[in-house]
Amino acid sequence: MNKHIKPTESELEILGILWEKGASTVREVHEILEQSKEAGYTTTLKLMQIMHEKGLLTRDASAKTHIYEAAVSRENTQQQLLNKMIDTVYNGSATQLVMQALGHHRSSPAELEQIRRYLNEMEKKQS
Amino acid sequence: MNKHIKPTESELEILGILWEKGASTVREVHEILEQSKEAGYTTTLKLMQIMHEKGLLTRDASAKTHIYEAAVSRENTQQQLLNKMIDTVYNGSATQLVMQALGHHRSSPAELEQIRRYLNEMEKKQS
DNA sequence: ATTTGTTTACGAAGATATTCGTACAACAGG
DNA sequence: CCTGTTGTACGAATATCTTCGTAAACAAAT
Repeated sequence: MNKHIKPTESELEILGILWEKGASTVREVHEILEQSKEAGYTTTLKLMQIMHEKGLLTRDASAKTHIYEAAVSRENTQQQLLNKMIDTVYNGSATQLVMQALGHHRSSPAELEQIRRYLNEMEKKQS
Repeated sequence: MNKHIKPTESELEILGILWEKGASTVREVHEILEQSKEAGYTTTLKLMQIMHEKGLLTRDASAKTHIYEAAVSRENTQQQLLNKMIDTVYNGSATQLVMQALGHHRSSPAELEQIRRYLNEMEKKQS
């Protein structure tokens, strides 16, 4: 539906915050953003206004202080970016990506077990 | 070393082609690029010249027709992009990314087996 | 009421990425 | 030699992203 909108780098950072926190004001987002980045308040504001225009965010403007919320789901966005990455950088091989991800990010035994269960399920479905 | 150079979207497409084909002329790259994209020849040329300036490509200019080659490895670039993606889009969870990649890209039983073996190895190493 | 602080709106400057027109050099075929 | 083809170099136009200054609206405090 709305999937062909490609968030920029900065927009992704803001989306990430909103996915975590849920609906928030510009100030709230900005304060979190500030911890990892140097930026003025109006910069964050402008960014979020543009994201609203693009349809990446919804907002409630009924009060003076507007409340913004992500209009695209984390899942869809993840999937979209993942697909493109597998395509252009991993030459279409999801398996390659999976193994590289496992290789460089220490996963806990519980997580490994979770993945293993997932693999079993997938195999069952395929047969 | 040279990892902090972030290829743009278009640059990644060209890198992808060079990783696959190995050293190539602008025309060769352009012809492949054309199949999936609308672009003039000089556009591709300019892009590759800029990539050369940035250090993303090396080139052999001894003959009239220059030969370009990727100067950054596929592995490093993959890793770099993967890390950023896990960080900003998957909130730090490689496991999440792995499961989503497995879920949406039909993998062959052989590939699943390959991943399972990989998991076993990882578990051994951790203990 | 005036001041002060918070917020949105607007617009423009700066940075970066993308696209392509034009010029010029090398070369091959007639 | 002339001409058409293929290639590089250069520069500029366009688009997109990022940043922020300034103004106006509004509310709370003095």
